[in-house]
Amino acid sequence: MELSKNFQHTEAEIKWYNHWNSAGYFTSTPDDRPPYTIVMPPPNVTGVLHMGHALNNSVQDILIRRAKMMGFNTCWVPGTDHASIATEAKVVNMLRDMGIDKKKMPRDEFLKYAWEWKEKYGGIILKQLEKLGCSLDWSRTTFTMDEDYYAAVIRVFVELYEKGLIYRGVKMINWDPKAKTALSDEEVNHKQTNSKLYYVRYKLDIEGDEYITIATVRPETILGDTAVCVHPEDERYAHLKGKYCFVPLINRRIPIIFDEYIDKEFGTGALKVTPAHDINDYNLGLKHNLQVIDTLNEDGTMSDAAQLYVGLDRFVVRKQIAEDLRIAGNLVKEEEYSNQVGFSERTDVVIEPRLSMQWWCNMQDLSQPALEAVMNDDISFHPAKFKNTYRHWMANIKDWCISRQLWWGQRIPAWYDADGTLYVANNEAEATEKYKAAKPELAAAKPDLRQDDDVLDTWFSSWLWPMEVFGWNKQPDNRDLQYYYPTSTLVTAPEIIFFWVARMAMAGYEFLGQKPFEKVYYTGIVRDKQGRKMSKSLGNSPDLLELIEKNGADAVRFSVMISSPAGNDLLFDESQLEQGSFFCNKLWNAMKLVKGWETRCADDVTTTDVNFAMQWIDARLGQVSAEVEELMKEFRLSEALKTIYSLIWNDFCSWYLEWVKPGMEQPIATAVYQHTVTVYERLLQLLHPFLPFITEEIYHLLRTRATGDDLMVLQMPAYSTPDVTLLMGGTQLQELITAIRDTRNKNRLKPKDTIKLWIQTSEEAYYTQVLAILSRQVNAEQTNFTGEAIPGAISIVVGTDKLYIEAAAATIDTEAQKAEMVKEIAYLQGFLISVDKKLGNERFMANAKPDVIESEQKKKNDALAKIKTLEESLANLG
RNA sequence: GGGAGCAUAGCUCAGCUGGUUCAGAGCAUCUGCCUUACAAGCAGAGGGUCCGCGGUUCGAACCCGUGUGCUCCCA
Repeated sequence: MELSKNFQHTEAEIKWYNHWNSAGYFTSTPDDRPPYTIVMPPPNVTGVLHMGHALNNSVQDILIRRAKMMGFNTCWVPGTDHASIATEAKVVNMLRDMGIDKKKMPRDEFLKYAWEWKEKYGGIILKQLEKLGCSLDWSRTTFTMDEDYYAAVIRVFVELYEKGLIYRGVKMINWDPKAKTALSDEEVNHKQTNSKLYYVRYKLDIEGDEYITIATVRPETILGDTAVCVHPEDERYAHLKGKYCFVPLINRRIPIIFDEYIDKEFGTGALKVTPAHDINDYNLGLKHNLQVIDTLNEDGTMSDAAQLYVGLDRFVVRKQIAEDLRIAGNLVKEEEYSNQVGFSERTDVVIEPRLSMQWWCNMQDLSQPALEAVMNDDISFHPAKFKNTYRHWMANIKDWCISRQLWWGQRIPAWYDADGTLYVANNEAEATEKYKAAKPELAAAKPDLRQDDDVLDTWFSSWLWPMEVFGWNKQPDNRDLQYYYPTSTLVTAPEIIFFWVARMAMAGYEFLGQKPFEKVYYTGIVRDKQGRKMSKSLGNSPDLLELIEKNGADAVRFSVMISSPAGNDLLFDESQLEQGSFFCNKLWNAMKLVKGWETRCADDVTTTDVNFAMQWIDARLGQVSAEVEELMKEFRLSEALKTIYSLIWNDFCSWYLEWVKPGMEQPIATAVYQHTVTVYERLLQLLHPFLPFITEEIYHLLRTRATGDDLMVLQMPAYSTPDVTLLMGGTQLQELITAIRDTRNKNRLKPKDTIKLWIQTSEEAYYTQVLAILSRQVNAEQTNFTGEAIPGAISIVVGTDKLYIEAAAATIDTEAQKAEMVKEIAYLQGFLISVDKKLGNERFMANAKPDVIESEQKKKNDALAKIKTLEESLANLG
């Protein structure tokens, strides 16, 4: 077969993905094997694949593929989140582009458009995950607004309402004036913003022309002021007890109140109080029984209650009122000021705190078992540092604002009758029943019930994800749920620890009495080379599909995995992508080399020369596979990949293949060829979870495979404990080769120049084993043992053995050799002193562990022997 | 204001339980090689005040304190 010069990733990716899929490797049904389950964090239907997804899903795919090889029945569930606010915004925009105004449209019609939009664009992101190689069980694909899922969300609402955990109430909420909806605290991002601090004086209602000056960054809220507050111990204002002042421009008479909440140092020490538009002011208002004047409309313009600027946008008014205050003589000064301002996570507009009637979920009781589970590691966090973050939030948890003034989402299952009485039920029929039961006198008449217009927060549906993807609502004891739940590992970003992780834990315990997952792996944030978070708005996120097309999915997976330990940010750099491509190339070339031997196999060639190499690589394979197992257990994926990378590139390609490589046009022993192919297969298997495509491709090129013999489902063998002597022998051989090559380089020998090698050692048996390999690797035409120094030869010391190199082409610099030996002896003597110091220290001998003492003793002996050898060699040089 | 974390080679970072198999990897740099798998490669080499200071310890990159600089999360 003709092999291409390089790995053709595009074709291979399509071929193998389809093959795995049609072979049924992605789908899972319960059986006798232990399950290994991951539910994918459902991306927003509005999303497109970006680097964050690449990292997150690569991690999940690696865990799934490895678990499959380890004998687990793996199930990885895909799906999407309806993302109420984000999707609604997209649909509104789409309609606007079509010249349609959402406001002029009935709810049903809007939802029809929204579903159309979802059908058209909602699956794109999942399709894109195929390109990355994700081994997802597509038959289980779930959407958070699927009929069953929708019903589950409604059921949960009703249950919590009946338990008294969900209630309706007027509170200060975060208002998004663009999306015109309430947001939860978690949906608000605080950003440092440059503002202006305005100092405004309010005329006092006393004799004379006296004022009190306040400082504010939001002068437009002055129109809603209902008090001015100062600290009770502030002497500057002590004389104002019981006095009043006037709000500028509108001359509302408001009291001056005293409260310890005030920071005397800030501004002038006097605070204007606007209970309708600031959470702290609101609390002050409650305490001091202040009037609440809401001066804003839902779109962020001034309301009638403001009296002035009615209908103008809040930011326009901010400028205008400053000017008007100046003209009126109330503006004392302005200064530059930097403060934290809340922005909507979805629309990125400035949030207005606003009093509003919303639905709330009491989190106090729900949070308890979820908090305990994480603190006692029943649910373990990786890395564990996020336990603190989690505890901090859970211990201070507030009620969750779950209603949104949107249409796209699960509509709140609450109905109001003509009197405004509330009926919470799973559907209208049930609500009607409740209504009739409550008001039997009206039962005969046609009930006039109106459903609440609001929908639920998206996260109020996604917190059910791990249970509802397995059909909890329809049949809580169904086989899938019994088998796959609790899921094994959740892989997600620390950003959504509160939004999602914590709430899933709460839902799991509340509705199933069980945790939703055993372990949580937090990925880092993907940043660009300058350390900035990759984001659409910055435009610094590379197009993932383009990267895959250009470099191959394997190279992309390699690049995101090689430098991202759990919880650490990933600085994405093109050079890692290169490293990934180069690695694929290396794998491909190694395959070409090995395949090239296939036709040169002969049964009558001795394996004696290379037995050592074969035994050694077996030992290394066993050793590394145990290391990888440990690393994977601890979720140290990047370490595991590095370890495998190094095993393949260094041990296998640079050492092993060179050691067993037959001479030009020479035959190779069939046994050696077979062994090499087998070792290569095992290496591919270790690597497969990380780089699935190229490994599967090479696996199939190495041998002709029966149907079903695919790397993806090849079960991991049990490796025996590696032979330590062999491993050390291999290291020693590498040291010998490197030392001789170094000497060759230093003596300006060309690769083609041959040498004669003499070895002076007490371990001839070892050398005999590796002699053939050693000779070939250093291009020695002749290798012999010797009992004494070879005059005129280059002399080097490796370990405690002396090597003599004779080369016609060499220009021997005895002085340089001597200088090097002197340097080495000096170093060893220094080292010896430090070891001796330890061994001579009574407290060390008394306190250190026996094996530490033993190893120090050995170091001492080794150093002594080496010094002796070096000194002898030095003497021989004269 | 509260919390979490980081500082190690020119760059990006590993280094888990304190001990010379511990000061390491990749990239970058230098030297030599078109060697019949791979120049996207091979063979070598150089490069460090493990942020400063103090402490604990027989022993500290690692533990404790402190200073400096930076990042993130929450309010």
